[in-house]
Amino acid sequence: MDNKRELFQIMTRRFGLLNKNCCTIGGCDISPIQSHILYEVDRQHKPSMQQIANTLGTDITTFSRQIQALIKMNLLNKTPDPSDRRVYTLSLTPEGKYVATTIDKQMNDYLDEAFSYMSLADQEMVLRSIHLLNEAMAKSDKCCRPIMG
Amino acid sequence: MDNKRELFQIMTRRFGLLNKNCCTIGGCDISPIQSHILYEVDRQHKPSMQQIANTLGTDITTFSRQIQALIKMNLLNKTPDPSDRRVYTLSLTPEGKYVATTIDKQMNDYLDEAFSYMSLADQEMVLRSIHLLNEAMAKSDKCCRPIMG
DNA sequence: TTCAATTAATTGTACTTTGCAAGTATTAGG
DNA sequence: CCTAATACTTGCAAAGTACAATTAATTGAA
Repeated sequence: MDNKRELFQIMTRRFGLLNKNCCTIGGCDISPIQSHILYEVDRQHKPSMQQIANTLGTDITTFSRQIQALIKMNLLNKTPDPSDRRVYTLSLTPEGKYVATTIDKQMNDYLDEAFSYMSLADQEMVLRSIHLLNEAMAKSDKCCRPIMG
Repeated sequence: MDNKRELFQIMTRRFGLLNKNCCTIGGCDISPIQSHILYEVDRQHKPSMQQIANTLGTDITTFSRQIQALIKMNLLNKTPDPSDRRVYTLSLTPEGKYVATTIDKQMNDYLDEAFSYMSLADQEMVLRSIHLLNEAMAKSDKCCRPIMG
């Protein structure tokens, strides 16, 4: 129980695999990165491209091309911000919303299944723990930041 | 507290970023995947290539090339298995061991820093929780498996 | 007001990563 | 033996990545 890194390494590997294998909806294959993008666009209110790219820690040039791909797949809208014409705000198309919702549901189903192997009390504890962990990591400035020095 | 996926999405993103930014030792840059490989080779006893590739869920062809890169960087040894000449077993060179140990230390330092924002009781709880979670995911057959249907 | 500095986003280019298909070599099983 | 299965490698093409440079718009200080 002493080596934190071991615990986290294995946990994050499992979720990486989960992300990898959870993203074929209808005809289209969604890569993990694209899934993350859809997720964040759904969560944030009319985000700009920079905003999402920073959140996800991707280079803006790579991000720009990912956005182009998602627009071509008809999952995303890019609209010029009237108050600052350098900025484009992102939003989900109805199809994009559907895909995002479906992925969300799939992920939750998978997680529910995994959680079913724990007692209710443990389930509670685990969720509370991850919540605490996320808060702690948000406070940290050396570790786990969207943008690192 | 209801949406599991949200909690996990954010947590895993942070650790993804941590992995991304934690791997420059001495002269050489280690990619997250390579760091995972070194970690697993260190952990398992004289593993074969297939073994590690399966553990990490990477295609064996991609994996083969990653191994070549790590050998070129002098971090890994690939020795033929005398009992089955199709098989190669992997082991760390002294340099590889050093790199693996250093990454481990860095990761633990980062995690310790994040944990320092929690009470000792919470730290305990979080570690216990992740442990439970890993066990639950290992039991699951739909979710989070090294190899998925 | 004006113009240099900053910011948001895109494009050119080059490099890396990835995985399928195909191939080699070895072992296992009928 | 000889077919099937396994471990690993290489060819190739597609996708992802990021640095450098560019465009366009905004900010701010002289």
